[in-house]
Amino acid sequence: MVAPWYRAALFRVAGRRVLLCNELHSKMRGMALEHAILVSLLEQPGSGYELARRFERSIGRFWTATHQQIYRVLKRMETDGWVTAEQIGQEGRPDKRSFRVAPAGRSALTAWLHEPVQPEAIRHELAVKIRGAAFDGAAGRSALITEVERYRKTHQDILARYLAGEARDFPDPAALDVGQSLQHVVLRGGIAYERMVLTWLDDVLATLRDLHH
Amino acid sequence: MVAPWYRAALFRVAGRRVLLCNELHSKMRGMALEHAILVSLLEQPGSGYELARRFERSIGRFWTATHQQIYRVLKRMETDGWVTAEQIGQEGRPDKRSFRVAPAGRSALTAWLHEPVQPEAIRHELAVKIRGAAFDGAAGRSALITEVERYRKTHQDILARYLAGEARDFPDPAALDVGQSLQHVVLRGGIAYERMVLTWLDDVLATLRDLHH
DNA sequence: TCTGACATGTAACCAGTTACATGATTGG
DNA sequence: CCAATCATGTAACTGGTTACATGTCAGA
Repeated sequence: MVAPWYRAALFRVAGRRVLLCNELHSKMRGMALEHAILVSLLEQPGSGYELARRFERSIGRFWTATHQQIYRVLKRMETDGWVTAEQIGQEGRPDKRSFRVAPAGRSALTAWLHEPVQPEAIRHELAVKIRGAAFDGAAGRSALITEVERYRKTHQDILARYLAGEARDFPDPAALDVGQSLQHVVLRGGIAYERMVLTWLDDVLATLRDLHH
Repeated sequence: MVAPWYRAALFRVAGRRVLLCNELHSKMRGMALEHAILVSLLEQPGSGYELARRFERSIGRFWTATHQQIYRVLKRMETDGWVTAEQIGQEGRPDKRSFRVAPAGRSALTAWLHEPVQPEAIRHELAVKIRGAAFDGAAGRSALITEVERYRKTHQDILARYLAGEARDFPDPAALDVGQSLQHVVLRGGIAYERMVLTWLDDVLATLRDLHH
């Protein structure tokens, strides 16, 4: 079995099957952290630390990153000329290096934006655990109910945070500029996702309780 | 910035901050492919090739894996005694090695099932591209509309496949055993996800067209 | 005096991806 | 004869995680 796009590059040359992936697909690599950082820095220049906090909040819901990785990628982007740093001395706080996007970074982002969107790779551990619960006995499934309830609370908190953020940042949806409109529609995606998860978790809980008689 | 659980392990010892992660968290590593394979093999023993096809269909929606990785992990699981292989000679087809879960694998799975569910790491490239479209001009956003429409079709196809699979595999939801009930609720999660995505993509398209005047 | 927020890293490791490889059989 | 399906790999790479490290200042 091969991934769909991979299979598409299967050829036969003089009776032998060959793959010509580097020529055909070298430009089709999905995103790495770089592009998310570029978008974030275009919205607002900032330090590695500030980026890390943004990844905890807004962007991080669609692309996670730890501070360690952000600093490493930022360094590479700097040597590649995608971003430039400016040392900012602060009083009462450590100095910081504020990054902004350089022309080379902007064109790298534009190139990436025009590539086709890669299908999302979903990794949902809970779904695997639910199927695994079939092999864990009634006691295991009862423990899973407790765990799903806990897990549901975390998603309820996330939804509450999103809704509070929406009320705060987009109080008047009619009066938004382009960037804000796009940020708002992405946030609405997060809200829709969390609502869907909560509804599904209720379905999961009902199913597990039903199995329990 | 550190991940939440990481921060929780920050201590101060004799004025110095230290992390005691290996003691506290060594058992809290999330899932790797192993556990998804164990669940799949418990549901039905099979070869690496068969597993790869299952990952393309049902399980793969929640945990992707290529055949290369499956073979590698399967080998490790075999040397660890988590699975055992049986050589099966077939006529008209290559031989295959059919794997089934060994007691050690089953207890490894049980241990994992009782660990708390890790929060999902969502990676949604499209969301980043939508925010990036603010820096790509009107022409770029117009191209994005076309791309989102294409992308929407792929999700429509996935939903159609899910619904067909549901009608085929769960025609009578009242007469299911435990394993089937759990498989069904996971499939319903996939269906809910796809419906949510389609609704959101309509919202995205309306927003992009609105920006276009 | 201790905690928490601010601020920036290094190094080892590992999970997963990409590229490449081979060989048999069935069916159009 | 070609394509598709069945069947199983190796090797290089890279993105991301985990563990560990250091220092300042504000405020309880």
